[in-house]
Amino acid sequence: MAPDATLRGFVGYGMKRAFAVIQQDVNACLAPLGLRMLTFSALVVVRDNPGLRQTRLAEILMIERPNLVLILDELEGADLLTRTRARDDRRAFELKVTLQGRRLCERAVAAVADHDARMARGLDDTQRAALMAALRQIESNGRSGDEPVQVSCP
Amino acid sequence: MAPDATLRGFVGYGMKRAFAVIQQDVNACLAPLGLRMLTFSALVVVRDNPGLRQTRLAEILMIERPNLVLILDELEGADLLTRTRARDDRRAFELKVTLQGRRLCERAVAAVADHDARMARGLDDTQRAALMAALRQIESNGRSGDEPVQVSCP
DNA sequence: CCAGATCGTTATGACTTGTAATCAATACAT
DNA sequence: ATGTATTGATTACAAGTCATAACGATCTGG
Repeated sequence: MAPDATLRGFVGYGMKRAFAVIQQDVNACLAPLGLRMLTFSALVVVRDNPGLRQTRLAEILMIERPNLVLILDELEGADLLTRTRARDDRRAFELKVTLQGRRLCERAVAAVADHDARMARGLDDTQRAALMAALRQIESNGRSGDEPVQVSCP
Repeated sequence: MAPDATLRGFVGYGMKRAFAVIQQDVNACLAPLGLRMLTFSALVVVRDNPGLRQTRLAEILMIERPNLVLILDELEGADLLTRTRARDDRRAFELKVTLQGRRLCERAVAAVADHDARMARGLDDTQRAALMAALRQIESNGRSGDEPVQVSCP
């Protein structure tokens, strides 16, 4: 009997352990490029959505605005993206990746794709698709019950 | 097109988001019992393995020994478990849950089972089993490549 | 024009995590 | 047996992630 057999019965426990593995690997994979998981995510989203503003990017990545500031400082400091004042709203910044950022982003996406394939080794396409669908289902289950959880936890 | 379409192509991204949802919910669910995810995990494992020692518990939970100390301090302070010196090795502590701890553990396991079912809502038994199998596969993929990652991240 | 809301930022604190160093006790090799 | 190295638990510390409150600048609506 595994010492953590009870916990193994929960999806959340398996998720924590699997995610810990992924997080460690992806960061090890991105470090040589000077990126972290969060800066990578931000870089990719900005690349795919030029002109995006910070508040919207924070929403997309599900992080708080103050936390995004440091991430963007890091990316801007490495000349990977730019903050330019928006014409129509001089409070806001429009985010765009630089040429350098675009080149690094391509390499990073390739590296992460490699990492992701390694993490999913042993799963065929169907299983992988089922996994991703299940993850989205869980995410949406959480979002739906955003209000006071209030469920029976006697 | 979703603004994070590129990231959505990665298992790791879906995992991060799903796990964030789970973590928030499980902690909200355990808070009324005075537990957190980590103290809950430790409590359950000790209950299922009376006499366990700290180093071994840290291994099982995949956390560092120093981090376990605070978790156990919390549980011991709440009179949920005891640290008693081992007969055969007076450096080590043997961990056991108290009667109070056993009672709380039962309620906590029920609460977490409830939470887990809520998170997995929309997945049938087959899908849930497939999810857990996939998570274990990923975990073991990570463990196998523990040594220098050294894979092609050009 | 003014009150209120919004955008980015700063400051701050809680929490999780990892590493290095320490102390006591054990194990081992000679 | 004796000194050295190892191990168990702890402490101290640093880094990273995350949330909240508060601020100045700017926009919006009446």
